Amino acid sequence: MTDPTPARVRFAPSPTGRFHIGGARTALYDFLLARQTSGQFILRIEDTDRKRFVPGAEEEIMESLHWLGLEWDEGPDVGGPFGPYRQSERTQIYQQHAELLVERGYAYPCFCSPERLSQVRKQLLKVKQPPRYDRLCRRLAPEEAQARVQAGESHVIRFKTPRDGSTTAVDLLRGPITVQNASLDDYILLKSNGLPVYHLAAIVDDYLMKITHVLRGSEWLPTFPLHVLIYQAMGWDQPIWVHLSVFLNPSGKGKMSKRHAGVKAIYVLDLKQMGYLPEGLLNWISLMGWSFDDHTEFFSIQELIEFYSLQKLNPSPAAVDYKKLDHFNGHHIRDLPTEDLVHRMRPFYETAGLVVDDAQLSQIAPLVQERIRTLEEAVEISGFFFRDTVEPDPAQLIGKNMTPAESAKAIRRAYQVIEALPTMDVEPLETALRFLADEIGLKAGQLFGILRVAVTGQRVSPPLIESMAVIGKVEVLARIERAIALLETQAEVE
RNA sequence: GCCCCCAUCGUCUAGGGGACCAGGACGUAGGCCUUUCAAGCCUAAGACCGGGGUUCGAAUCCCCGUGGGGGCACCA
Repeated sequence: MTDPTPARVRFAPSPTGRFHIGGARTALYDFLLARQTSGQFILRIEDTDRKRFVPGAEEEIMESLHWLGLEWDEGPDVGGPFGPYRQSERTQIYQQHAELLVERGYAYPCFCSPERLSQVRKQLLKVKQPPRYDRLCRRLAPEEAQARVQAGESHVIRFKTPRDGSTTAVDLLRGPITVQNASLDDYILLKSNGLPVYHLAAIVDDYLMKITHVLRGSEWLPTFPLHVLIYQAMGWDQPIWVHLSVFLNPSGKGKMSKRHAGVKAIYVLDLKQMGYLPEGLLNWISLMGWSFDDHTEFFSIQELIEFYSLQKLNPSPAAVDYKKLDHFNGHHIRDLPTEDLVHRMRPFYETAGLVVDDAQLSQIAPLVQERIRTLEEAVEISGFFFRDTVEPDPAQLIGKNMTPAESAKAIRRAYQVIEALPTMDVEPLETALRFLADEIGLKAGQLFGILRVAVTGQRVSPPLIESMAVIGKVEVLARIERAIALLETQAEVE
């Protein structure tokens, strides 16, 4: 819509931990741009750091993305014309490019030990200088350096950052960002183990994979100029750069973290388990840093694809608001066709140890649909349908402004009325019970209140009459009978 | 310490010089509806960080403060 040229965008997570909503938002924005322009959404795994590698992390990323419906066109598992898509399988490519930079005089081998490096940093910090490399090896004659490399001496490859002048990097949301080159370090490009660092790997891959738009977190802003310098050294055209703002804790203080999320989860798979819908989660996430207009808030995936626009991105940090997630999720639950809701609720009942079948669930779904915000809540509010017995709190069985004896008497009459009914059809049942209430001088609410607790075991429940119809006459009568007993026991105590 | 980014209701945001006594949403409060709870509908309270400019006119542009965030690893 905004850009007719097919975009090639990549989501490039590191398998270093669990997959959270920040990553999900970046992936969503990538996906939307690709779909909107009929381009490609690429999944690339940035696993160049062996030390931080977490087994299973890559699988969680993929599982989360699948669940969210953010399917990629190229990736480690599905392949593609620019593979491999796992950086650990592309080591040679990075080494070749690092060598190229050295040959051209844009990079140099550095033989300094990690110990010396931290020594230098400590020293600089002491005199209140930025902790950087002192560029000792940059002064080495190329021939000498080359010889030492040939001799097998351990070394890294560093970028030869210009000493003076400035570099301007252009971010789509922020415009040109200019920094003095003197404030930049001679960053390491290739580690001594031969593996690349992000700065090299990401740039090389983005170029080789013909990425048109780079969407990434704003934590890359400080090294953004370095990335531009590498592009310039390589003689490559830059992609469009978009730095997304970070998510803040609900308090608005500090970057979103597990510790501060409280009872709510920040991991996609946890949210799934809590009963959130992909639709609800995506809708919520999409609006954290992006907007469509001044009043439209509910979007389906299709609508997001249609309406998404990089121009409407907001560069300021956003605090996560779980209340809003509940709101969006509730809306999307209400939006679901009943059969779809049944299908999605089912696993939650099973997890709770309840035996359900789709026919029952189909009757219950409409009763709970407009009063739940998560699928998990469906179990809380309607578990009584599937339990053999309910355990009402005797105190709650007492009708409003009534005594236990009066309450018992009232539902004893209700028992008789229901028993005499040929069916449990909603309309005649409601008519009969309302008539009864009138006859014995009660408000419908009083009678219904007692019956509600008797039948559902809860003070709050789905609509009573409909619920009784689903439960069935035999079971309803059994539950009322038990409630009568409980009430009479109380009456005797008095 | 240095570098970079950001700044509208509690929160997410609309706003890109006059259409703004600043709009929407979540949340909050009250009401309607109602067999409970929701949902739905209505109403209310609630913000342009401060100071200088520029301009006939600034939430919108510039500068300085302040505040918040991010970064300164052979991590990404």
